[in-house]
Formats: sequence, structure tokens, C-alpha cells
Amino acid sequence: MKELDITSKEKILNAARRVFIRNGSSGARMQEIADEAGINKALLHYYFKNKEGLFELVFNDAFSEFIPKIYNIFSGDGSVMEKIERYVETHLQLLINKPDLPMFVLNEMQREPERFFSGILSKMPGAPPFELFLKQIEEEMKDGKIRTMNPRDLWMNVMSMTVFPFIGEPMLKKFLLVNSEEYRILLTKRKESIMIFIKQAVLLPTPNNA
Amino acid sequence: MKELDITSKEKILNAARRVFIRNGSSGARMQEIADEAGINKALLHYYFKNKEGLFELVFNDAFSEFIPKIYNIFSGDGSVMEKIERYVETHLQLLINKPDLPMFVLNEMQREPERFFSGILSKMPGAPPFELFLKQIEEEMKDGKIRTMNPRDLWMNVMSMTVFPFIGEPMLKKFLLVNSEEYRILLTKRKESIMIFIKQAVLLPTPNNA
DNA sequence: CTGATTTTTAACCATTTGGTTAAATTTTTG
DNA sequence: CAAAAATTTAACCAAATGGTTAAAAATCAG
Repeated sequence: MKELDITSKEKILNAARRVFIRNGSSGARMQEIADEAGINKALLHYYFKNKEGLFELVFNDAFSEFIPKIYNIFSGDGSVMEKIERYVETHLQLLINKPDLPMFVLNEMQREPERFFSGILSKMPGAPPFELFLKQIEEEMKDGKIRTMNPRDLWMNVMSMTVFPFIGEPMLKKFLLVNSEEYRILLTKRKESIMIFIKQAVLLPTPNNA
Repeated sequence: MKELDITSKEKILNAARRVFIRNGSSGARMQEIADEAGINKALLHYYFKNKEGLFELVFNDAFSEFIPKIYNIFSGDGSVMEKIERYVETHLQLLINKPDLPMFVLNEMQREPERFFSGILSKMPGAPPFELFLKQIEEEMKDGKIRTMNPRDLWMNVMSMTVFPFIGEPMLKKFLLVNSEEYRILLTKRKESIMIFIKQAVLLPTPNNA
């Protein structure tokens, strides 16, 4: 058994991710996964007992990078705006490398929301930091650092502007009259654009911000 | 044949929409559609020749309301901000009534983007009004009515904030720590919230706006 | 009432698909 | 080299599924 280079197991997992993303969980064919991995169906079942189990692994993998980073950002220090900026930057970077992920994840999450619980989320140490973050937003509003609004709307807007461009790409390309290359460029400049937009929308001019 | 009350054909189409949305195009079962419509599989194939054809009809139906309204809004008169407001209001109203639609549509659109062309979009009279709208945005920026930014980013942000909450509901509910009822309430107040956010972000204070 | 239309029943078919199996072959490892 | 592990081959199976068919039954329209 090799240890350093890529194993067949990994080749299968990578192929499975691509095929699941392309075709959805029902649409994915085990034969297609085997072909894409460059191995045969027998070996596929030699390593993974069935489609459902394979899907579970791929699905949880999709969060393995995302969730811990999110937890760190919102548990850590920093002002609301600093956390938002760190979130937008981090998530965008992740999505630019794996643009198909959100469609896949949100799609399956809508079909079986519970899976999110039993997966990576439940394995995280400590409570989710969202309650603290929502409170922090409210405090900064009270202190007059940011404009008063429903903290959940703010958070919804931030996440929408970050994630949606990767889900609505086919439709947005039509509406914005750009081709794939131009769209890709739009996405690389997205972080700045989002942050300017958000800051204009919520930042109040006070003596004590940078 | 009855004409006024709901026909079996319509019952089937309604059922098909629900099942396709729930399970995706590959995951949907003809038997399940028949059951949900309260008829049998034979009748289903008596009216619709096959699954693909049925799906096509449902898919195009999903746009039949949306696209013409969009065309009207952006072809019509009014300032950029007025058009944005009319868009947000219209689309939100549509989505609150059919919250599962965007996931369904965007999902299948990512799988087969061409279908969008051959469907309702190609049947619309006249050219899409998006080019005009993008130009209008640029003009108002030049005139100092709204803040300077990439018009496409602005349009992306507007659409993201409007549509994403319906796609990311399961995830947002976890992050925002709200239950389904609270989430529903958030959505009903969404139009105001979005518009305030956008106006703060892009509107410049000039003597000649309302 | 009567013919036409709609709907059901129920059996059936061909194909796809997830999954299995066992033996042969290749590769790895000690 | 020899045992162990990884991989292929190829045939096979059972279940699910899209779709068909023909005749009976129910409903509707003139």
C-alpha cells in the first residue's frame, strides 16, 4: 500500500464528489463514478459499501473545511465589521476553488436538513458561536458603531451576497450579459465590492474607527 | 370534459411540480407523481408522453410568471432605485408563495443551462432589457445620483439578497438561530430591510430625490 | 339513452441500476 | 521470492423504474 501518492480510495472520493455535484445524489451513477475515478465498479464497492455511504462521506467532506473556519472567525476577537470581512474573504476563497459546492450542499440540505446535524456540525467542539455574534452586533448598534437594523437581516445579506453568485451563475450570466471569463473576473473582485457595499450600508462615521 | 374546475391534467402538473421540486428531476418517480395527483400511472402517460416532457412543462411553467414581470419592470420607466424596488417587491412576493421554486430552477439550470434559452426566454417578444438597465445605472452614476460602483456588482447584490434566503433557508435557520415560524416572519419583512440596506449603500444625498 | 371521453385495473416488458461474487491478475511489501 | 493486498474481469442478481397495453368501468355530453 502506498502512503504518499494518491490512493485509489482518494481517487474514488474525488470522482464521487464531482459526479454527485454534477448529477445530484439520485442522478449520480456508481458506474460513472468508477469511470471518472479510472477504476472499476468492483473496486468501488470493495472500498465503499454503498452509494449512500459514499455520499455521506462526500457530503460531510464538503463542510470539513468550511465549518471549522466559520467557527474560528466568529468565536475570535475583532469588531463586527472585522469578522464580516474575514468571513467574506474566507468563504469567497473557498468557493472560488470549489464553485460547485454550495449548489450541491444547499440542494441536499434542503432535501434532508437533519443530515447537517448528524454530520460535521455535531462533531464540532463547543457551541456554535452564532449567538455571541448576534449579541455583539446588537451591542455595536447600541454603541452607535453600526447602523441599527435587525442583526439577522444583516447577517443574511452578508451571506447572500457572498454565496449566491456561485449558485445563480447561469442565470446571472444571462442577466448581466457576461461570458464565463468575464464572470470569473467579477468573482475575483467580489470581496472588495461586497465589503464596500456593506460598509456603506451599515457603518456609521464615528471618531473611533479605522 | 369539464372546463371550469380543476382537470386531471392540472392535478398532474401541480403534483409533478411538487415532486420534481422535492426530489429533483432524477429523483422524482412517476408513481409518486401519480399518487400525489390522486390518479394512476396509466392516466399519467395518457396525458404526458414521458417524464422528460412532463419535466420540461413544469420547468418552463416556473418562469412563465417570473420572466415577463422582470421584462416589464426593467423595460419600463422609472429611476434605477424605483426599478430595483419594484423588482425586489415583485420577486419576493412570487417567492413567498412558491419558496421552493428557486432551488428547483437554479439547480436544473446549472445542470443544463441551454434549457433556459430554448424555454420561455426565447419566446419573449423583444430583446431582454438588461443592457438598457445597465446603461441606466451607469448614467445615474455619472449624474451623481447613485454611488459609483460596478453596475453588475450592484445588480448581483440586489438579486442575491432577494433570492438567497429562499435557497439557503435550512442553513440560515441554523446560523440565525430561528425556527421556521420566525424565519417566515423575517421573510415577510424582507422587502423593507433589503431596500433600506441598498439605499444606504448606493444612494447619494442630492437635492432632487424624494 | 347512447356514444364519446375519461379513468381505472392489472398485468406486463425492457432497461437501468445498485450491488455481489469468485476467480484471475497485478502490485506491493517484507 | 512469497505472502498479502490491491485491482480487474466478467458474469450475474434482484429491485426499481419508465413505459405500454388492452379491456373494463365510470363519467360526461348531446
